[in-house]
Amino acid sequence: MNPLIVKLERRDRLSEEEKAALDTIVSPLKRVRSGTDLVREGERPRESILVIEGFAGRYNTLHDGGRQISAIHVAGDFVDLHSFLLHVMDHGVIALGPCSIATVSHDALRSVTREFPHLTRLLWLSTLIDAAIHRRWLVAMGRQPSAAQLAHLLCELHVRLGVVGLTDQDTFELPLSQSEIGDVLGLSLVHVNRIVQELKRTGLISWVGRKIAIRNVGKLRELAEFNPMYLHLETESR
Amino acid sequence: MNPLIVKLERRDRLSEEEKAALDTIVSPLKRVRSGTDLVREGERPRESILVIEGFAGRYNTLHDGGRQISAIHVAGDFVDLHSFLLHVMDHGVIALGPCSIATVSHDALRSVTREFPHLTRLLWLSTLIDAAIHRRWLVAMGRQPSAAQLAHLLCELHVRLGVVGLTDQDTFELPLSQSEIGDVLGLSLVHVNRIVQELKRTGLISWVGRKIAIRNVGKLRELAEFNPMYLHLETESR
DNA sequence: CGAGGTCTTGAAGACGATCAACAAACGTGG
DNA sequence: CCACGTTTGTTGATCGTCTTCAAGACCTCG
Repeated sequence: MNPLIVKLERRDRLSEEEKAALDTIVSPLKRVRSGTDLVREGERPRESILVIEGFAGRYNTLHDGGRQISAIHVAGDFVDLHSFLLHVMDHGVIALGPCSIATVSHDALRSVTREFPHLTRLLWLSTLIDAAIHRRWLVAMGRQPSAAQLAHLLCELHVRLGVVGLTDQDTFELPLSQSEIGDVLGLSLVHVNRIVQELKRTGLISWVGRKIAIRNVGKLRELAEFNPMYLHLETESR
Repeated sequence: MNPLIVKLERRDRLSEEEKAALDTIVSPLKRVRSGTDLVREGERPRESILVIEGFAGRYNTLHDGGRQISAIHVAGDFVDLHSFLLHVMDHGVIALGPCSIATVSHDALRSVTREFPHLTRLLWLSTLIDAAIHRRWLVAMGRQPSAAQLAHLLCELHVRLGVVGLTDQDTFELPLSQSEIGDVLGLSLVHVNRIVQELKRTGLISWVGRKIAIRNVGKLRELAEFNPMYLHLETESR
């Protein structure tokens, strides 16, 4: 089951023709190992990459070697749909753990914009949701304490993974190391470690290996000031 | 001269029909005073707002009263084009200084997506550039020292204002108070004040009233690690 | 079984926040 | 045009969060 379709149908009804169109333009699956660079900064891809399984991250590197991850993508997400119109990648994309991916050529996307206005709007929508997530991360980084910021990330992933059926109650898998979490939150790995311990100690979460369980959804969301509104999960005509 | 058209033509050629279409769907100008809420969080606008003159900011408020500004918009920018597809505003928009604005109804935008695929792609593009800016801000907030972060903001505004003809050499007007700059950068106003002084003292900028002059573009960009690539200024077929 | 990655802990220090007070600039109305 | 109140900018002092450095434990996988 194509998780892109699951994700889009959560936001609006798709016609059979639209689903068929999506299925025909998506390439066969490809497996990549953890750490693979899916796209590099400065490249001009001729196709966009869709995550079918696993996690991927967009990142930038600074002169001192520091890295900032600006997005985490899960099953059903395009990691670089924007390269269709932006052309030059202004960041890299890396597989955070082993992934299955598929691709869609930019030529095919251009055809979609000519022949399927409604489907075009839904693809546009998915990039708008990416941007909404960026903004929420900015709020968390700028004005929330680090524990709330981490709590927020977990709340967000919990919901986003739930949409594509990758949660089991309040449990989900997250293959990121604490160092990678640091690169997401803009924190040092030492500090991430201490915050994780704090969230565990206060009974909000448990986190063993790559398995995370949210033990107290209400309290975690309260700490994070999490309101899923920004994920725009309503099913409406768009 | 419609600054939206100036901005889009910087990225791709517009046909006469497309320019005419844009001109017909844009409402007459409206002046608003500084501090006006252009859109409120939670609203469902039936039209999107275009800045013609002045500055506007998107923002979110936290329980403790803290505010984070996640985007600054200048002439030619839509402040909430995304509400066309997202429907519910996940943030507010405020006039940062007096503004002239115009609006475009969502019905008109939907017609554009049916009748003008290329123009649709350019409107989509403009939201993708917003997202690229969000990501660059995330990198700055997460992994750059506050002086570099402020330097980067000034470099970015310098370029973006230049695109719509609002710079005079390396000089431009910025009507934001230091407190508002703090809400952009995620810093306290006291600290912003000290960083501004540092940039002035080291001869990188001058800043008197709302007039900013970049005194040493090279050094300021070096400090900021500014690379305008993420603004996607190339004129190409999209 | 070894090696590299990951997690954990402690100690010291830096960066930026907060608190507090005052100066300067601005706008508004008398 | 001046008086006044409000917003904005400036400075000092103290405090806390998060970083850096360092070292050891644990684990996982080839």
